[in-house]
Amino acid sequence: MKMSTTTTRMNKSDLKLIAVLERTGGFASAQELHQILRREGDGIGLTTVYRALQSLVDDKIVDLLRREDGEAIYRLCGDNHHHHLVCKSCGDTVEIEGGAIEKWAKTMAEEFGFREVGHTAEIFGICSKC
Amino acid sequence: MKMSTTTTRMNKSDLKLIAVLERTGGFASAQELHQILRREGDGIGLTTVYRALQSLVDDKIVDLLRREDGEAIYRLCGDNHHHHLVCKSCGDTVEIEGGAIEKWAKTMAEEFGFREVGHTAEIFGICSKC
DNA sequence: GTGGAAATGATAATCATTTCCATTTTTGTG
DNA sequence: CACAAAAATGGAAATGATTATCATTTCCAC
Repeated sequence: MKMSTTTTRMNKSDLKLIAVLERTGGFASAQELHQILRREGDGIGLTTVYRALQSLVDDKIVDLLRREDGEAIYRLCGDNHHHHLVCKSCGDTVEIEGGAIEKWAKTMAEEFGFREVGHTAEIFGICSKC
Repeated sequence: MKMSTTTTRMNKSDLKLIAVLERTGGFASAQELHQILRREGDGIGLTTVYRALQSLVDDKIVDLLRREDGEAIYRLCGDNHHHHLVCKSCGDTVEIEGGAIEKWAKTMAEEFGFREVGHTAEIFGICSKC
């Protein structure tokens, strides 16, 4: 009998990206992640970085959100669904619980007969330090 | 004595954009707004559309947010704040109230000492027709 | 009308992201 | 090991939104 081959596929590039994201901690754009890897001597291509990030997002291993200028930024996410409170000025981010949102989304969707419901919600403002 | 010349500057293009945004009601990207104006026979240039939108955003007459793909979308800001329930399949959109969200966003932001707070929240799923 | 400032819009430049495609690496199998 | 098929890779070109340039036009005060 074979070992399960249907667990999440994870190739070298995916692992590299995860490693960098773990190390850096916060959010980073694809370009930044690419530069970091290059600086460390890894010859990984930009294309591969984008590909890896996309597959990690698909597998819900990485969170994708947007800077104010629209650039995509990525971060490792825990397995618990959460939302973000983002500082418009310094980019600092706080993970917050969204119990109220979950309920709201569910209620609204049901009311209008929607199925397979998901939602996004972000709060942004200026943090106390800025 | 002169009339106040220091009130918000508002040129023809600005007014055109405001008019379209009023008429369409929801969100629209710069490109879409440009197309609408063109379709209506207005020869306005894309550059001018971007310029006008930017100045309206600066003057806090228009809100800027982002689609999921990062494209900038604009809407008149004011007290008609609402959220959307979007069908992933047919794109149909329902405007909904977000009372719970407003409260949630406010509470969370205060808890972490954020100022000048805004938020985005969208629900997506598959509508009853699809 | 005249001159200068503001507005306009076509075109080119920029920048993140995707697409293409040829090449390399990995993997499964005998 | 050898070999073929599949997956991964990365460079270059394409895309698409947004911004910068710059020559021309419109506005207005005098």
